[in-house]
Amino acid sequence: MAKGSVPSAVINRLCLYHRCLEEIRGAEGGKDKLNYVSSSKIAAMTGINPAQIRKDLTYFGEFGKRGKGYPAVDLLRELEKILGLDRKWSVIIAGAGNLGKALVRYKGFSSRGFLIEGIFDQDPLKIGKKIGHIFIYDVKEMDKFIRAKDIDIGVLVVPAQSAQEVAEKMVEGGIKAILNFAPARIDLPAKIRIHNVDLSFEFEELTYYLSQ
Amino acid sequence: MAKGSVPSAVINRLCLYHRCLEEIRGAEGGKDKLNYVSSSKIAAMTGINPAQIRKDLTYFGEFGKRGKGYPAVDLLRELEKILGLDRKWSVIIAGAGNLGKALVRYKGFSSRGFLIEGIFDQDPLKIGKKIGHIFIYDVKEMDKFIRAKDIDIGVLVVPAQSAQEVAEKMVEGGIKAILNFAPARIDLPAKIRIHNVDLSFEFEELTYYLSQ
DNA sequence: TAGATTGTTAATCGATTAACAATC
DNA sequence: TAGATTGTTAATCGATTAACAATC
Repeated sequence: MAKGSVPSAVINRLCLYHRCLEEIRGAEGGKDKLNYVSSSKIAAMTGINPAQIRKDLTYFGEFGKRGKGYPAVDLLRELEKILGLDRKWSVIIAGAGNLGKALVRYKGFSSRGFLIEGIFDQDPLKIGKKIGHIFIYDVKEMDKFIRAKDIDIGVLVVPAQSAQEVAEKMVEGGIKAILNFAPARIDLPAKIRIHNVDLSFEFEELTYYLSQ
Repeated sequence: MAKGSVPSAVINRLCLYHRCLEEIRGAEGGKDKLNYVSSSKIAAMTGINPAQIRKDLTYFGEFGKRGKGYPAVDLLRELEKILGLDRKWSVIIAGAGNLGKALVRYKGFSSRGFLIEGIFDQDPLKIGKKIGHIFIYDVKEMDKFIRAKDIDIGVLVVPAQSAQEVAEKMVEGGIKAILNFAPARIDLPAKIRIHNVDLSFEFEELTYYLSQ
């Protein structure tokens, strides 16, 4: 879809533009479907340089009209296509701790196309119970489950010590991408996409700036 | 402390080095206190270029010995000083939802110097209750509380619509930094440090790569 | 001394932004 | 046409990395 390789900062900003356009659509009540939005309008809303915005978009196509701007609704749809938000994704969560629980109930999921198909834990006291309407299964079943249900994304919310092991089990099942909340670096075959979300880093960066 | 301004990517990597050194200390059982660690050893563990590591460290001082490397324990302590991990920080959490609950119970806090002093919500059913051993207070009391207890860091886990308003209340109380989990951009005076952690962006970036 | 590794410079690489021709 | 705004080039800026003298 994109010409050449796209810096990951671009993808991050695309998410921002997407949210910004949703906001615009919300504000306008979806009435006037042919409204145009300019790069400088998006710039004002996001704080990103307008030239940057235009450049980011041209990685993926020419969506604008010179002299007018970008057709807002069309651009929103294009961004959804680019970001893979125009389809459903199946997700499992490994780790039925507090953070796992919070993620199951996280609104951002259901509103996008993320379907949580199951939760996995090794604690016999948790297995068989439910969080919301999602069952908790034995982590031993995880690879079979992933294969059978063709799960796309695995979310790792297990303790640091078991992160590598559980991640490998996900890969055995044929998972395509992993979002890792465990404070541990994970080594997996390069074809598996891993994103690390490290909450303690967020706090440590903050205290760095407070200490200055 | 640092000479000139330090790119935020450097601070992020410093967190990584810090964790790496903790791991080394853990592995060695704290015995041989004068062990040296070289930039290439840290590089092998973190995947960061050794020249990068040396450069990052020289923003803050000369911690190494030519021909030997860096004294591991000393460097660990220096990093803790730089990152502000050698002292206590007081924290409040605004929003007693699922994510708020998970954060209160997050182990990464207590093990570092982060003290959660209170949780704030506007739901009368929640006010007065506890999560773990931390009380939930009325969000109306928040600014008074921040001032009285000299709170350093506010964690925002409220819905997007109320994020700006609650953040402003934190600033009124004299908060120094905010960690924002609400999917909303917040405008505050420049002296307040804000970090945004946007979980839906993490997922959207992942689905971008899966779509390719 | 010989080997190792730092701190630092200089070269490279990549990302951001200003400027402007194209064009609606 | 005149005004506006894109898509794109070229200039700038900043970050990464290779190389090496200093030195343990």
